[in-house]
Amino acid sequence: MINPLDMVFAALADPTRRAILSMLLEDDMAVTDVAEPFEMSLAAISKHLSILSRAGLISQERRGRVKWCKLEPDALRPASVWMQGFGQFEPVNLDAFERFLETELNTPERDSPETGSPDPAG
Amino acid sequence: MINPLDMVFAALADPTRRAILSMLLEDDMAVTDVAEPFEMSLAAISKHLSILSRAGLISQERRGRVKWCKLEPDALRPASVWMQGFGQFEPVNLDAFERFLETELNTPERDSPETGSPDPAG
DNA sequence: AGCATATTCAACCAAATGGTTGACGATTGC
DNA sequence: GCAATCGTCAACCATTTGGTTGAATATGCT
Repeated sequence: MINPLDMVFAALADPTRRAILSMLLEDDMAVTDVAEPFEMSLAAISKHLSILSRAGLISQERRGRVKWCKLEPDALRPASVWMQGFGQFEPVNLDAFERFLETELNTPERDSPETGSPDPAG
Repeated sequence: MINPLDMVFAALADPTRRAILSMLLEDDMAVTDVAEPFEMSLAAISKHLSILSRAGLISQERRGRVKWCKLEPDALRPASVWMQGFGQFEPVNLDAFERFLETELNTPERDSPETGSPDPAG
């Protein structure tokens, strides 16, 4: 899997990984804390995290014995752009416009993380 | 794979399938014609098409012995919306705004399919 | 030093993926 | 009727994926 678009979409195809990304939307987290809500081994989560990392969707910084995971939303952009190439076929897309305005109007405040977070596990 | 988001992202993770979607952006096509530019068997393409179909990204209508494949861009929307939930972390996203306006201003004409088609094979 | 915590590694496993080939069922045209 | 065309099915194969377990490697605490 050389193609970055391949890796991003493949990373997003797993509900566990999407849930992890949603969790990281709220704050940076240590690997153990990421793993806590899931009913699977820490090693499994570690693998998921390295897949997300190789896709560029998260970065990991080791501080002491703790490895912090940080969301890298910019990595989503090429995929998002690719998908938007198909938007021209949608009727008018007022929804998208509303969403867009909402996002743009909310960002200046920088203080309300509860707006627009995707559901964990999609 | 029950989750529709899983299926859409998994479908998009393969470059052959993304290329097929891009081809269908220009026009509806028969299965054989979809397969023509690829260096793989017709059966392989047939499998790819059924994956795209199960994900809802295309629809297939049999007319005579020919099966026509049609792009269903609306199926991309949930995935697109999910991804846009992460956009709030991007600086301001003027790019997205420009793209959005361009798309909205171009749609009324309905006659210029050369605007904004993603590259085949991404 | 010695033990607990945090994370990865290695080996293994079952199931899914992406491809092949050859046979098969429809449909069309001569 | 018969041959060609369109497309799928079935069986097979190699590789990847997503999970497990147990051992190994750092690092931190007392």
